[in-house]
Amino acid sequence: MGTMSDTHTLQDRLLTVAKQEFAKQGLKGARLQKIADEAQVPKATLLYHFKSKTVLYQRVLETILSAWDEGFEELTIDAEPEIFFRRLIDTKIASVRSDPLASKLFAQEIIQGAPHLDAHLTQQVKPWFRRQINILEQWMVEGKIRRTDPTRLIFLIWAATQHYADFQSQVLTLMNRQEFDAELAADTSMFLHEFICNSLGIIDQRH
Amino acid sequence: MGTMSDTHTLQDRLLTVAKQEFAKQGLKGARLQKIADEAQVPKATLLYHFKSKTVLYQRVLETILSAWDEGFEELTIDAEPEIFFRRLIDTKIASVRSDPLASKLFAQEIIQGAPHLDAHLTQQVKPWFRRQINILEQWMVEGKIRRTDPTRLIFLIWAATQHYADFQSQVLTLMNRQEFDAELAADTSMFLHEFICNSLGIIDQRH
DNA sequence: AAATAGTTTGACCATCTGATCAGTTTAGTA
DNA sequence: TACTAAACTGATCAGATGGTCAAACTATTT
Repeated sequence: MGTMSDTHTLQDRLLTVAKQEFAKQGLKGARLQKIADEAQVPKATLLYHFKSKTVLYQRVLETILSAWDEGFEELTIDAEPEIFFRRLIDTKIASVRSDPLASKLFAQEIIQGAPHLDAHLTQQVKPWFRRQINILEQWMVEGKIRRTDPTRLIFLIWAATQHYADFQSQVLTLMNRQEFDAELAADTSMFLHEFICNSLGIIDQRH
Repeated sequence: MGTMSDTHTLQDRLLTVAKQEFAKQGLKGARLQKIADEAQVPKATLLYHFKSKTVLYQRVLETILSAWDEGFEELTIDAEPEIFFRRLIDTKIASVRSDPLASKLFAQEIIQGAPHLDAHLTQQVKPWFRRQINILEQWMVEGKIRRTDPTRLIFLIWAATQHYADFQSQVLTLMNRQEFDAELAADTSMFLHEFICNSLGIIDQRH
């Protein structure tokens, strides 16, 4: 009887395929027929599981956001600056690499003015953001890192990592690479960590 | 007779309005009717001046790209590192602020795999990119800046500035601001310059 | 003024798109 | 087996969408 949530339900597959389409084409640009085709299912079946295109889109968004919340919510805040930045950057780069489509979809939403993200932005992102800034300010007071604008510092880390997802095709072209492999991810992670630690006057304790 | 290219032709107005729509909705998501309405012109008139939606889109793209090429092509490369970074960042921030829609449209294109940018990417962007990297490598050899990956350094600057255009709505929300005004631009420019110079071991000579 | 070339636009069309629905199949239950 | 509820799907539709066209209009030239 009804929906049994095993490991790979049809709904999961539809959401995965839908994410790909929405990430590439945006809400309006995506076509239900193409999503259905890609999932090898009649369009009517797709619309049986999700009442409308908008509902499908919102479900995809929810899936992405809750996964992110899980990953970033409990980023240890009691560590030393050097550890903190490494964890933050590693987490972000890992997320970007494991699911670049999520980043792309998110980017499209923001570019279009975040019409479906208002609640999440103010209720989840903004508080998380404040917490990170508080930590940074604390460290500046304690003299652990150089004084600078903590808001723009978070933006910089966010942007620099996000870039590798959203602009992946361009990045790979300019770097003469084929794919965003583990080595590329590790190097990028290390570069950013080094760059930031250097700028903030943190001694890199990597061994 | 025919198209006289004065200061404000109808085609210019159509391109401007089209840019707004394409930037927000992407190629597939944009609607010709909406562009025509916004320009207060019948749809047929729009299609008289631009044979098809694709042609209109490509014209918009060309306009943006040629403006960028002009602005970045002749970035003085014989200056000292500190001056170079300041000019690069200032130019980029100014471009982002004066025309965030262009950045957004560009971002959408890249996110979708840059299907209409292949030629420009390899013929314009890549050479420009190589030139910047050569300069940076030269400076590293000369000991003028700390050794690091020049490719990722350019990416970082690109991403950090681009972010303020593409994620403008989010940035303003998180900063509790209303608009991206001159002060915000100047502060951002200064932050980035300081951050990069600090990381590269360049002494900030601002007075 | 007549002729020519370029511009504008309402009406129209073929196709696509999201959505509906009725009928069928499948799975679980008594 | 008989019954029920959920899952599935082909057929179909109403509205939107990109694009066409012929007729009307304007400006320029001879």
